[in-house]
Amino acid sequence: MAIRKDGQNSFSRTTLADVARESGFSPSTISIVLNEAPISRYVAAKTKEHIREVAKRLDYRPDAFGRSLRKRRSHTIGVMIFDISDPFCTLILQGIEKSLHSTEFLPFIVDAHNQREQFERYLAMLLEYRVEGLIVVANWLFIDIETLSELERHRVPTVLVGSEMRSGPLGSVLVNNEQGGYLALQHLHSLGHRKIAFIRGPRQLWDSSRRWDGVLRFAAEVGLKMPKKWVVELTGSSESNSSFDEGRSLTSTMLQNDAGFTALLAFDDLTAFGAVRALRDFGRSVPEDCSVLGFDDVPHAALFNPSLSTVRQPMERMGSIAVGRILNEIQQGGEVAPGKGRVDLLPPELVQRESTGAIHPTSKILARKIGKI
Amino acid sequence: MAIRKDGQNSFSRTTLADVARESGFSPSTISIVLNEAPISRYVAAKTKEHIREVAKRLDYRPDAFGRSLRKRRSHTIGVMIFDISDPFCTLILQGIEKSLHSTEFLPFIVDAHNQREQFERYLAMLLEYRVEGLIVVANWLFIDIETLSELERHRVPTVLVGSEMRSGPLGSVLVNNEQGGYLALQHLHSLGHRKIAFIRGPRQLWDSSRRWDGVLRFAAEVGLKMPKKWVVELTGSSESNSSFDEGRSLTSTMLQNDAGFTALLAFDDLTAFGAVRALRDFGRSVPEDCSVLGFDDVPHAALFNPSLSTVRQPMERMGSIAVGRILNEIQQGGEVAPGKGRVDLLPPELVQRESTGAIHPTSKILARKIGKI
DNA sequence: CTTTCTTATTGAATCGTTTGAAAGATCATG
DNA sequence: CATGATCTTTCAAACGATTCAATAAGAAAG
Repeated sequence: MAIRKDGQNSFSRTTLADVARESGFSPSTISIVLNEAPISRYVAAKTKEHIREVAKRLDYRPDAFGRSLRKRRSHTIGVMIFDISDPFCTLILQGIEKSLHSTEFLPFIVDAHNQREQFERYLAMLLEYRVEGLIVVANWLFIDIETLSELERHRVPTVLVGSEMRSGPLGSVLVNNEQGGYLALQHLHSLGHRKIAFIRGPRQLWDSSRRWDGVLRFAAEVGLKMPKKWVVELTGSSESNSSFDEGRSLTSTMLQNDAGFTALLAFDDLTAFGAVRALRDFGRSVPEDCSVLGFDDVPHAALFNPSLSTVRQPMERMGSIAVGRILNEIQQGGEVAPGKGRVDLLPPELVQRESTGAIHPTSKILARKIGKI
Repeated sequence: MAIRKDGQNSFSRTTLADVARESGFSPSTISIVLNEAPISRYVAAKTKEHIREVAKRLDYRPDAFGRSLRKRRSHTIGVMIFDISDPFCTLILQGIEKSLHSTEFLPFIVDAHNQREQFERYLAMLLEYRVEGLIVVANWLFIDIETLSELERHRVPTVLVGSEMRSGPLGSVLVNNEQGGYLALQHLHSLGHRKIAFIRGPRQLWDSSRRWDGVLRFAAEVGLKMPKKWVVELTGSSESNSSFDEGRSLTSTMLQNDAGFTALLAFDDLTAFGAVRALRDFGRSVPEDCSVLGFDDVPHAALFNPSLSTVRQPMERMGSIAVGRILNEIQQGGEVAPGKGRVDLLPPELVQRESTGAIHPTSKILARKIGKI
């Protein structure tokens, strides 16, 4: 379309050579000035000014490919998300982005949609783009040892966020699930609940057993009985709202078997939403007739009706810690970093909202009975 | 660390030259074979096989920078998200990713965090990475004409998703807001509601007036009265959950002034969640005492308690249509594409769930009065 | 007047890949 | 046996930037 006065077709963008020609200096000088390289100290102030002016006028933008090729650096960090529609991932992602913002790195985000095939395809692409570090945000861990050892081979500093590998050399950053489970049950217990139903996480998920360990630890400490009829387990399909649906149907089933529990501890917030729905369908209101406690503290937990009490994972912080560790490893220059394979366990935090409340055995049940008479 | 048998430090990855040396053929041949270029037809089958074997053995991966530099193509589409934590954006993003998956393009996703400064910084970076197309997912439009004309200058095919520019040459893909507004009010009206409160979108947002136009059109058709006391407006802060908070407080205020409305039409789902909360705090239950209708159909709308009736935007489809248009423009090769500046308006769909219901003036109000006596 | 130092700028090689042109074979055709 | 035609492979020049080593001019020092 438009032809510039130098006769060049404007579709080919302005290059360093263009600026050189236009300003009368060599490409070397232009590069040195625009990058404020150390030797630019010796470039005459007038020259600098002139070059900058010309560069601006021609709207010069250095080409990332030429630059990265020469410098052998991409200035990007790969971020592999397992499922970007999971609000859990979203917040971690925000933490990552915010921390990366003040650095020279650009996040290269891809979403595996919970599919291994995509995971591998995107991984290959990230490697072709020579990402200097890799953050894997795994809400729901389907990758196994094999895939992981593959990650290891690439000699790209890698950190796993939100999930832990049982073994292996990969570092990870996640919440202390054991402690979270402990806190959760402690909360319900402290409100007076003794008949508690549980929806455990899926068996395949390593984190879910850690969480359950915490629950068991507290139960043992106070001698709480946990009848089998009130302990159920998610299957762990990777579909989007499956934990809501499963939470709902599992709760429904439990209610039909023996509705005598006064509190329910769900594996995560979505499961808890499902449980609340089932309870309501059954005619029981939350928290008056049954308390419900979630896990994660996704953004909508506070907006829910009733707002959901939950155990918060410090998701943004997890993201920024992951970035910190990656940056560290990069600076080590590929040497065996000191903290490699380390696991950062962050403390969870109990957030009490409306969905849990103290049990009022006398007053409430009495009031009911009277009402019925 | 590990030293390969060819004596090279394994930190420098295998390059085309490595494969050439190892296989005994020239780099040209390697490139031709691995890319299955047209001339590879003439390469002996045995050679091909051998080269492929060696490439695999050395775990050769073509360097994206070298390649893109030479081919002058990046094979990436920039995706600028205004706020990735907004579930509205998330779904559009999924649509984009899914459509891009079957193509040769990789999405390069960045999140502007609703800040103009970030928007511009990331835009510059995307341009340095020579994205071949740009999709801007704008849930909440803060960019003005100036920034937009800047977009135009770069000669990168660009499509705006989820928002419309009042003017300007940029194409966009979005829901038919006018029709959505019409459908929304029609729904409430058909349920028998005549006293309806409205929470309009922020004034700065062009889309929100389109939506309001639709509301007014229906109101005019049926002669509905819309007293000023029941029409309020969001201010449009760009903070994360602000529309929930605003929805809540605005509803609260209306309830205190005159609680006589039997239905409420919210600008979007989050606002609706806030309204439900305010109504409940005021002692009114949804939908029995007041119906609430949202807009968007974010993923959590179905999980909410009560599940939210809303006007759905086909977000995934919006994403994939945007991709289709970008791909088209790219194929046109930078020529003035035929559909440039075109606006695709997609039909909204009313989703009835639990938060809206028919009005029962006699039965219900009567029942109350009797109860009180 | 030569030597050394500082200031100011540039030449040329390089990163890893692709690709049009060309070169060497092999083989049939007139 | 020259002349193409058909295979098979390679040469060498890009792409756009960075950077080391080199050049050149002037000033200061001996």
